[in-house]
Amino acid sequence: MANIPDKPTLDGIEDRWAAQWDSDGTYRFDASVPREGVFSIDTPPPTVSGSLHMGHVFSYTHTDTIARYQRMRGKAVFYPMGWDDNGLPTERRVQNYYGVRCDPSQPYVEGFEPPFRGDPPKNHQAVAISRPNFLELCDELVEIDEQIFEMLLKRLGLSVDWSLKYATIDERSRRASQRAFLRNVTRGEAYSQEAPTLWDIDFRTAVAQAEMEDRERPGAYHKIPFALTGTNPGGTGTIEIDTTRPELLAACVALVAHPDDERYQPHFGTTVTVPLYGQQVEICAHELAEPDKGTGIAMICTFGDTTDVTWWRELNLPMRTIIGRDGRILTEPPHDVDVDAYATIAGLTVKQAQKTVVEQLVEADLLVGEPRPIQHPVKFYERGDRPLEIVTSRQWYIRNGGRDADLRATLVARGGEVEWHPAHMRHRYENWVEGLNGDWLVSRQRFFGVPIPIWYPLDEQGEPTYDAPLLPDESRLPVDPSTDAPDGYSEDQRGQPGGFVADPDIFDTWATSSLTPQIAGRWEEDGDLFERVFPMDMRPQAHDIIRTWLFSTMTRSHHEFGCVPWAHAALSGWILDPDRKKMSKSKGNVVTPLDLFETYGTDAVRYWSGSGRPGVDTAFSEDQMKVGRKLANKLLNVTKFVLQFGAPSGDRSLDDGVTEPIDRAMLAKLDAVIVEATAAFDAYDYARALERTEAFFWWFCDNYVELVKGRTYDESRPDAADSAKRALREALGAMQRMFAPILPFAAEEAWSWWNDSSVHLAAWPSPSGDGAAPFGDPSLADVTIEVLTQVRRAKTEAKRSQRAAVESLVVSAPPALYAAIDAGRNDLVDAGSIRDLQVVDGDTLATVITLADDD
RNA sequence: GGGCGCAUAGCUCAGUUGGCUAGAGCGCUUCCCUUACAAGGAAGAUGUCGGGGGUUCGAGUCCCUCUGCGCCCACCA
Repeated sequence: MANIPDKPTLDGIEDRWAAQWDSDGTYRFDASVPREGVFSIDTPPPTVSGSLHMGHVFSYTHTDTIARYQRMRGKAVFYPMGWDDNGLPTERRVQNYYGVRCDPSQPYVEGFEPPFRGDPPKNHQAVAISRPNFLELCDELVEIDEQIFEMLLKRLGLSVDWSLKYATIDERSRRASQRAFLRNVTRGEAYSQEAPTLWDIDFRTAVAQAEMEDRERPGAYHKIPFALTGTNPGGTGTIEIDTTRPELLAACVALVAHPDDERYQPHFGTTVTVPLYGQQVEICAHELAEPDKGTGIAMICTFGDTTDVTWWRELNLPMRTIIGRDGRILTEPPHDVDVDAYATIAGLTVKQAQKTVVEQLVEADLLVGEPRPIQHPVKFYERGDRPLEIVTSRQWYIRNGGRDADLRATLVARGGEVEWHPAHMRHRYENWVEGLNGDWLVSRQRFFGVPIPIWYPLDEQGEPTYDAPLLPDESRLPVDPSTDAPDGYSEDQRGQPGGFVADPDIFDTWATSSLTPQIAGRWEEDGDLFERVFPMDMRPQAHDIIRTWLFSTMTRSHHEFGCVPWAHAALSGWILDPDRKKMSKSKGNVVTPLDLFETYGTDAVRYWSGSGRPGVDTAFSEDQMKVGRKLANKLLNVTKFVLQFGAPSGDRSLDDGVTEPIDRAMLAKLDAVIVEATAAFDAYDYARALERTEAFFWWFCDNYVELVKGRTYDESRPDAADSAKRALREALGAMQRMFAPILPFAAEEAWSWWNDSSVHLAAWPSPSGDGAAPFGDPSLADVTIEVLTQVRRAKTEAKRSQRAAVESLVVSAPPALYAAIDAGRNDLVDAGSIRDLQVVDGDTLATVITLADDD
């Protein structure tokens, strides 16, 4: 127990208490507690790229308040931390930080030194380095970033058990990721397929539906006539189509119109000639064609957009591929396309090709009118800079209901087994699952990630047999198939006919982070632990990744365990700029969390976070942080004040020792607050708990403490003074504990002045009375305080000090209030410096106040 | 096009099963060094509860409708 400082201060308490909690192991998970005594949290592993931002502070604080509450309720809290360090963000950051790029054809260089450590100059040409060298740099940078993140999150006061740390690229995660996937493969929940896929031409990788977004981009309709062929019953002539992608004419495989469209019905089944390139394509009917769009008839290319894929598949059309994986027009023309015309665009980028084709159309008088500019949504990879193309490639998929109505319905129903906070977030989940149009693409053509643990046997011609993949035994995991050989083969058979070849790809980062409960809970590695924490109690996360992280975790858990991965999903909102726009990281001069911690104190920043209600977008507000600092400061000061009165004498119980009705009224009010705050926390509503606690706290400081402090000083009435001391300490202890989840540092500091162990391990307060036997009449104090307020008003209006004496106070009140006034009479006289107090009968509560003029 | 959310004081927001004169903080005005706190305290002003209609003894709260803002989703040539 420390001494009460003369001058309480918030300065420096973060470092002091963080170090103390670390060395005491305050937040260590007790793995011997049975499942029902555990509260387990599926912490979001932050992407370790760049710096901690306010969004992290906001949502991680929310989770931490729940963790701290549950711990105080006696639960063994399983609160791990992970780093999501594999995947594209890390690759991109490595490129930018070291000025390098990965080129798998480069040889490995022992002891490679990157050209830069830290931002290279803008004009620097990235140095091509081998994949192993690139991965070494990934590891190096990730290490640096993770240390910074850990420091910042400790400074934020998260009650994480840091011994439960993991990283999505570490060996355990790779093992879990590969094991889960292999089981998916074995059970038929994962499969590989050669198919058209959304493709980012800069990252040169396939991307999943969930990572795709629409962006409004300028484009232009080009109206182009297609010549009817001689066999056409409609005779010679042309059909005009509108397209925004004239560069894809060479990839055209058909035209399509709606089956009911009378304008085109006569032409269905006949052919037209594609301008410039000469291939003959059929005119088809399909109900996805919209008669009122463009000219009502569209050109189908392989592939311009996802509708083309649908048409291509459903109409059983041929394929004419012209766009390569680098986004350039392939050098080899597709079949039946005019070789000379094609040669003029071969090798060009899509943009260049469009320009060339339009010029050629104009020259050949094949463009009807001018191109008409429009704004239209174009599909982008969410991290990408150029529109997605569609290329055909072999990829791995995990079934997620996108092609199977039964599975889809099952996964939608799983959403109903989770309790959502706030409840309406469930709609987003259902909305997404019901809108899926394909399985989950998990393979990526990248470098830094978990390798797909698969090989393919090579036949006598050296061709891979994709439908008979070679799977490693689980005991070998993790494997890297690019350096490990499959069972029954030796390394010198790699790439040889009759030998094997490795799957060259890695998993998308979500394929691993969808297993965070399994990774953190050491699935299949520590069965005892896993039993105690899974399914987890809580999944905290932001609402924008319901379609990715939440849904993918649900899918994996459903496949592997046939259950939901957690009981509760707690969604936090966005941080908005003070002008209510979504806060953007790109704004250079955004304040950093560390600056705010130092300016206002961590508790103040947490207070702002804790005021943001679950799931609600919240404006960034330094004003709120100032209020939080005031609150934390007040907590220290009122603690000092209450404690300095000393402990009440004797060893009486609360019920026995709190004799004054005013004191019992205060404790009865406190009871109601405890009940409300407890219910709010049980419902994951930290903000409501904070608000109730805070409102009571200010009332307590401004009114109750002011009212009873005279009596507490009064040595002539020891029983009455003791009653106040007991009540003050009871309330103080309860409030310190109720603030502890939000203001862990200030609460611990204040608590430490009169307790030996941490407030964060103290029991959550419970009411002094209960419904059947309330501790007191909570309204009793209100009358006295109303009169006190009127006295204060009189002094303020007279521009006198609050200390000024009142010569006489006449209170008129209905007889029903006499008892209440009587109960507070002595306290009122003390607090108001009242020399003479009379109570007379009246219809309503009113006062006549005469100030003394002798001070 | 489908779905969800929001709209209360100048600002940020409470207002939980419908119930007395609609609340808090910030900001603003006035006053006060008072033995916890001047990084403090006391007091004050400020509202067509987005519009309209309905149910009810009674609606910020429930129902319908309109408007505005935001978000999510969708196969927009």
